[in-house]
Amino acid sequence: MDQKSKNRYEAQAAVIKALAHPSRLMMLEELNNGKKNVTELTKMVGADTSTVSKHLNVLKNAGLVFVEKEGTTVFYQLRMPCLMDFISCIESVMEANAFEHMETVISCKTKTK
Amino acid sequence: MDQKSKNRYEAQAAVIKALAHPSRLMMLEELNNGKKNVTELTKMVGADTSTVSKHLNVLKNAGLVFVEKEGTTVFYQLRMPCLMDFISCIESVMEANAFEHMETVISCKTKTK
DNA sequence: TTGCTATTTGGCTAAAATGCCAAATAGCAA
DNA sequence: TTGCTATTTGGCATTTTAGCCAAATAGCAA
Repeated sequence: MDQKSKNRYEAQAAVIKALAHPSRLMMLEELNNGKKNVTELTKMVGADTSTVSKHLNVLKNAGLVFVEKEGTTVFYQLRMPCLMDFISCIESVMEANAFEHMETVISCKTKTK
Repeated sequence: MDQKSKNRYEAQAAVIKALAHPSRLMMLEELNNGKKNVTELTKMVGADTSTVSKHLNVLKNAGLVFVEKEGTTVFYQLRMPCLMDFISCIESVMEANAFEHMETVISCKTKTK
């Protein structure tokens, strides 16, 4: 594995890591419906404002959102056109998992009959 | 935000978290070319066998791979048909970031002329 | 059994991520 | 200025991750 490839995987992982948090996913999906300010996102997430602010900073650093200031309020906007495809992919994995789990349960029931 | 939605975001985040590591991404992309055993993956990643084994366990628990034992060797196989679409999405974000960074540099140069 | 290879598990340390509170900063209006 | 709202930053405690080594487990062959 050459260094160039390693760097690429690290860069990919860095972006994915920014996506790997329930609150951040929640906010991104919300931003898919249009820009929102920190106060609105804070209410939605239900955490401390400072916590939400830091989450948004993580998203910004990963390049997943961009920022627009209007006076004292800060609006965040989605900058990831493929978000819903991304989520769909994850959901498909989850569905497959659920299906397999179901299969396992059925198979156990059958065997113990 | 209702509990049901929160649970969904947590479940999504759990899967994404499993994807958010350079070595795990590396292994998944490798598995896209066919099944591999732990020794092969270990050589590729260049870490301790135990480390790789634990990474593979993370992937298995997330439902991203499945396992097939043959005697004493264990083969892992990809169980995520959308992997390459997923990666493409991340790459598109990275490209946008690179482009924006380039723009910024150019704009700085222009301003300081 | 003994030895060898393949893989996992336990344990431990170091690093990173989370989330809260308090405080700082910024814009705006009375 | 003072007060109020919006947001970020600093600091700290807790939890989670990561990665190594050593040891355990498993299959197989001499």
